[in-house]
Amino acid sequence: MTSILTLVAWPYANGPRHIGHVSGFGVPSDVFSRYMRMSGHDVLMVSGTDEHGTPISVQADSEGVTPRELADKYNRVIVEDLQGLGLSYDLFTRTTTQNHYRVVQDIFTALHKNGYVIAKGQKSAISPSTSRTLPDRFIEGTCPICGYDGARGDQCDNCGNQLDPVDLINPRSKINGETPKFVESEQFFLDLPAFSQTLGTWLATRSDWRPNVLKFSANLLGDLKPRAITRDLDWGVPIPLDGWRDQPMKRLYVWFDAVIGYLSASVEWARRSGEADAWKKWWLDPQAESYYFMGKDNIVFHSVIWPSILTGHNGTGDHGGEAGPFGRLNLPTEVVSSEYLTMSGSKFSTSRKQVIYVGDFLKEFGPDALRYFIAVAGPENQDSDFTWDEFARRTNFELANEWGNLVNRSISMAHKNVGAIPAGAELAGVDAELLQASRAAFATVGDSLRRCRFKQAISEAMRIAGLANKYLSESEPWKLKDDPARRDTVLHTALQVVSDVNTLLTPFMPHAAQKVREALGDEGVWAAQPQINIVGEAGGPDYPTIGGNYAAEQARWESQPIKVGKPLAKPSPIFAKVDDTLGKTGPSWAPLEING
RNA sequence: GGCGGGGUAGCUCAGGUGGUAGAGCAAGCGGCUCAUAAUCGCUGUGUCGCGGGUUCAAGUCCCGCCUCCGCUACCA
Repeated sequence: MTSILTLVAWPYANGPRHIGHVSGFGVPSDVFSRYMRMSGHDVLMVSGTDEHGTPISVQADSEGVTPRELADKYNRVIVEDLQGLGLSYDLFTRTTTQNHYRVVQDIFTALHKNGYVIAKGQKSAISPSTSRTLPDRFIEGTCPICGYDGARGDQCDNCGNQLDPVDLINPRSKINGETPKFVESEQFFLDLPAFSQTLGTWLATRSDWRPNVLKFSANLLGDLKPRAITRDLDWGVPIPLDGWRDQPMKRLYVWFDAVIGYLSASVEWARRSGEADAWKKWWLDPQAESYYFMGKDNIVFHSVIWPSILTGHNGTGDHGGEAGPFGRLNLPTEVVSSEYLTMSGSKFSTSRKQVIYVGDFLKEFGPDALRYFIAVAGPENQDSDFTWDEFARRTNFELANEWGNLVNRSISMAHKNVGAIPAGAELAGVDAELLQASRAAFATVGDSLRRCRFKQAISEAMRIAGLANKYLSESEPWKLKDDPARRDTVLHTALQVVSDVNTLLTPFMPHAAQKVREALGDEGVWAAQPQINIVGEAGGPDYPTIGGNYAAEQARWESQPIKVGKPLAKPSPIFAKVDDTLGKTGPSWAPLEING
C-alpha cells in the first residue's frame, strides 16, 4: 500500500468552467484516484478554486461586485459542477481561506529566510484609475518592430516577437482604454536560477513522464530568470514582512499562492479530519507518491515553479538553508499534463461563445457520458476535437449499444429464465477463455491506469465487453431451453464477465457502475460519490467544499465472484441514448451554426 | 522568433525500444432474435506530408523542407 497524493489543478473562479477544463485536470485525476483507491492505496486528492489575481478583480469591476463576491459566486458554480461530475476530492476548497493565507505566508517566510526571495525594483505598468499592476496581456499598442497596431504587451501576434510593454507605441489598457503608467516599484523575486541545478538533477530522474512535459520542462531549466512573485494589487495574500504586510497595494502574485494551495488544502483536510498532522504521510514520507494533473498551459508552474518553491522551502537549492516549518516536502512524482480539447477544430472561446459549459452539459447528458468521452477521445497526448457528432456516436454506439446493451441482455435473460443469478456447471472451452480474458484485463488495464494511459486502459476494458457480446452470439443461450444446465452456465459466465467489465470501468464511469452493481443484485455503495459540505473557519465566512467517504466504498480492483442465487429484477437501460440529430444540430443551449 | 505536438484507409484515430501496414465509424452482404431496431460474421481501400540519409530491413532512427495545431512563464 502506497500513499498516493493526487493534486488537481485549481480552476480559476472568474467564470464557469467548460468541458475543456475538466478534460485536462478533472476526469484524468479522478479516474486515476479511483483506480488507486480500488487497488488498495491510500489516496489523498485535493484542489480548490483559485480566486486571486487581476482577472478576478477586472471581472468583479465589470460585474459591479467585489472580488470576494465574484469569487463566492463562481466558487459555488464550480463546486457544483465538479461534484456533479463525480470528481472524488477528499477536499476541494478555495484560496481565500484563512488557512491558505497562513500556509502561503509561512512558505514565503521560509523562502525569505533561506535567501531565495529577494526584493528589487522593477518597472511595471500600473493602471492609473485603479493603481493596480496591469498584466502585460492586458496592454495593447503598436508593435515597435513591425508597426502592427494590435500587439499585446508581451508579444506581437503579427510578427511573433516577444515584447516588453514599455516599448509599445501608444500603449493602452485593454480593460478600459486608458494609458498605463510605467513606474518603478519594489517587488519580491523568486530566485529561480538558484534551483536550476537541484531541479536539473531531479528532472533527470523523471524519465517516465509524458515526453512533452519532460522536454518542455528541461528546456525551461536552461534559461531561468528570477521571477516576480508580488504585484501592486489589493486582491491577494498580504506579504508577511514588516514594512510590507500593511501596504494596501502589495500582494503575493496569484500563481505563487495558487500552487501552494496543494499544500494548504492538504493541511486543511487533515485538520478537518480531526488529525492535524495527517497530511504529513503524503508530503514528508519519501515513499509517498504525488501526481499533478493539469492542462498543458500550466506545465511551467508544476514542473519548475512549484518544485522551486518546495526546494527553497526545504533549503536544498544553491543557497542551502534549513527546512521550513513544514519539513522536507516531497517534489512531484509525476506531472501529468493533458493537451487541449478543441471544439469543432478550434479553441474554446468564451468571448466568441464557442464554449460548452460543464453545468449545461451535465444537466442534459449526465456525468458518465462526458467522462467516457474524455477518457476515450480526450486530449491525452495531443489536442483532440470535440464534436457533437462524435459525442453522439460514442454515447449511442459504444456506451449504450455495446456496453449498456450487454448488461441489459445478460441480466434480462437470466431474469426471464432463472429469476436469479444462475449457477454455472462445468465450463466449456469458450467459457473459460472468456473468463480468462476478463480476469487478465485487471492486470493490463490496471497497468495502463497506473501509467496514466487512460485511452489505452478504457479501450482494453471495452474490448472485453465486445468479447462478451461475441460470446453470447456464438453460445446462443436463448436456444438452450432443452439444456438448462448449459444455458445457465453460459448466463453465469456472461454475468460474471459483465461484473468484471463493470469493475474495470468503475474508475471511468462510477455512477453507471453503481447502477450495474445494483442491477446485479448487489447492495450498498460500490463507487462512492463526492458530497458538498458547507464548512466554517475561525475568522472567516462559511464556504462550500467537496469531500466524501471513499474508504467506505466496496469497489476493489479484482474479479469478484457473482452471487449465485441472488434474485434479479427486469433491468432497465443503464445509458440513455442521445437524439441522433444532436450531431447535426447541437443541443438547444449550444446550437451548431447551420452554414458555419 | 523559440519550443512542443500532429500530418497513417472517405471520417476519427492506434501503431514506446525499426522486422511483410491496424481498429472503430461509414458502405455492402449474410446470420441471429436474448437485448436499448440491440448483436455476431464476412467484404474493400492506403506512394504511412515531401525530399534525402543510416540499415539486410524505416510509419518507426537521422537531416532538410512543407503544412496544421498549441505553448511561450502577467488569460487560465
